[in-house]
Amino acid sequence: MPRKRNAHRSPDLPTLADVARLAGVSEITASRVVRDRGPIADSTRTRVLTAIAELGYIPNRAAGSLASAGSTLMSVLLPSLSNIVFPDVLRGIHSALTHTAYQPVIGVTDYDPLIEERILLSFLAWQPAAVILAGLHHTPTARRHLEHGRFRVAELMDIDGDPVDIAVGMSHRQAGYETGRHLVQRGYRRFGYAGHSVATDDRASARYEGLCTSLREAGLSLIAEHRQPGPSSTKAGRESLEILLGAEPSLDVVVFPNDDMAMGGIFHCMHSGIAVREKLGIFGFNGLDIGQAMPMPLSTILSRRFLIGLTAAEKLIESRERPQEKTIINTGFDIIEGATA
Amino acid sequence: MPRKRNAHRSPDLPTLADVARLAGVSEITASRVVRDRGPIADSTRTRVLTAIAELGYIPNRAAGSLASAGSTLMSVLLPSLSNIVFPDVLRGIHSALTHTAYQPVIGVTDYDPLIEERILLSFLAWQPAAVILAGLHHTPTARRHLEHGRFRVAELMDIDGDPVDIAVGMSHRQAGYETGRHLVQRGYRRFGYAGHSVATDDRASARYEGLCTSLREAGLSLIAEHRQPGPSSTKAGRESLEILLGAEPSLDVVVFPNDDMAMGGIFHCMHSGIAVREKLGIFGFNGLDIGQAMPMPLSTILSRRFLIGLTAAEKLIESRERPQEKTIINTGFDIIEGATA
DNA sequence: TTATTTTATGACAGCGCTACCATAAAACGC
DNA sequence: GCGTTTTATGGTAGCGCTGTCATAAAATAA
Repeated sequence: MPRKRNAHRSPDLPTLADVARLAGVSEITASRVVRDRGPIADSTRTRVLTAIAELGYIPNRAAGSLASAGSTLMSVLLPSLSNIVFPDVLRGIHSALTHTAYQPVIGVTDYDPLIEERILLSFLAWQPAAVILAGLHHTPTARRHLEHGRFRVAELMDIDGDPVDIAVGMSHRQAGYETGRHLVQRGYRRFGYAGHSVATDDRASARYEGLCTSLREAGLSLIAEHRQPGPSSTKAGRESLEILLGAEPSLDVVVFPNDDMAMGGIFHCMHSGIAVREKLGIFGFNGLDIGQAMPMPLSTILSRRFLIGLTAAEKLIESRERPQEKTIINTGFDIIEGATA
Repeated sequence: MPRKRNAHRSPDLPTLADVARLAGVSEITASRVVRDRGPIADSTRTRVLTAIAELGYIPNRAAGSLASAGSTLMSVLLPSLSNIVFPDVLRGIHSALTHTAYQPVIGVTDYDPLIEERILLSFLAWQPAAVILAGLHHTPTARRHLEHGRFRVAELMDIDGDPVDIAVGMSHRQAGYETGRHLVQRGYRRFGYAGHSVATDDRASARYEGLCTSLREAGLSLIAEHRQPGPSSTKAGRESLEILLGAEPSLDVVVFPNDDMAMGGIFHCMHSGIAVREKLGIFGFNGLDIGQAMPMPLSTILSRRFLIGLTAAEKLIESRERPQEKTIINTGFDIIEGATA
């Protein structure tokens, strides 16, 4: 016995068949108008569009996706939303997708590759057109799915490694390295590092290692370091610097893993009457607006988060097919001299 | 002539039929195991799960969605991602969805109801289980779809109005009102307002009006105000205060639409040697961490962004059916006395 | 003119899954 | 022991759309 049409649906939403009937054309022709595919006579198009407007027709993307074995969804997997960095990336992605049919589906991994894998698999159930992830480090299972899937893949932020398809970002190792060179050149010798405890933030680790390398080459090293438990925040930066200076008051410069924490460092200095730059240099990473709006602009490195997201999404929608060649796009970085180091 | 199975697909992904065949059960039984529905014998479940693992089966959500006329997608429409406020809301939403099957699809409206309408319609094509929007003000078309759709609806941030289904947030009018009362009580008399030009930020407007009302009741009024062109930012706050004080140096307190801009105001004072609180009170809105990490914590109002997102998403997934009664949840706010006003 | 290409449209099956109904076997009530 | 409920499973149709192939009409070429 056939199930009553739309038996479990209410109210009865108009379908493409309703549109076709009203416009006096076949379903497939109506479909072509909706998708703007193939040759359609102007008069036909008009009739169909009128019918669509009249019925308030909304296409069913699940049906379309099933029939065509593909969707216009773009899976975006970000490590975190707490820091403005990833919302900035997301803004860039969104900006590239604004006037396209693509829609971002987002997941948050908490910097955990296993969570990333779990969310990735659940996203793949939607047959996304593309997947965006942060970093080049994934679980073997995730990597396997990324490599064999029929979708484009972009790995963001970092470019030190071998991407699946497209990588867009900068060399964090080099950023750390240049931070060290810059500060040594400015005369700083007694280096401290005030970080946080999320060890899986691969980018922060890469910058840290780059910093150590350049110090080593200059015959120097980190005299003291402290990692505050928990995630990165302004408060954590403030506390971290306080503890660091308590243990080792002789430092003349402290590098932070990002601007938020560096701002906290500056606040600690303001509170404790430590003359920033003269007595203690403070250096961050990211080049956030707020740091540059301070009376004493933060010395930091500008990362181009928005551009990274924008570029990645634009590249992804260029072609449905994954090309033979892998693409690596270096968005670079700039040292912002600022007034704090 | 029948189309070759999976003709336009490569490689051939395993389907539920493959799983069922390998496990020696019917498709529907395999489907029940995947979805954890109905009574299944333990031995059967095990066989099916083994088959799933062996084949690396990933369910096709488009097919599932089509067959069941519903999805596990949650459409999230936010005005902006530039300010940390909406990422905070998104974190809350995400947090509520973490161990559920729901997945957020996000769109950014730029505070424009027409863009909101356009994105909403494109999201409805996925038959979402729920829709989350900011504010209670939408286009008539959007409102109509929200009211007649077979999905739950949550309108976030503001509760001053008539929601479609669920509203979660606080009264921004009241927050503005309390801001005025608080500052008058602390002895401030010569009020200024340093805002930005995005007139469609309904919440900021509501707070502004609440502030004006309480000042009026106290026999006072805004002596001067300035709105910096463009969106809210720390830099805009700094510039806005500078212009405001240039036009009216006699102010003893300035209210900002949010903490970002208020921080900019403080930076202007630091730069110009104006003693904050003694010479000029500064008041913000949101209670961002960074403002509280300053040596002189920002006087502001704590809005509970994370909680708003979390509560809304939790409420939405409680039931698929929209209840008769509308729900309004007031997450409230707190005045943070701080040290700047 | 006639042959060929281009333009415009349609018939139809099937994408992979789940709602609906049916059924058989096991457990339970009295 | 016999009817009733519960548990476990399956057959089948169809969700709404689009890929494939076919076809007719119009435009172009020879």
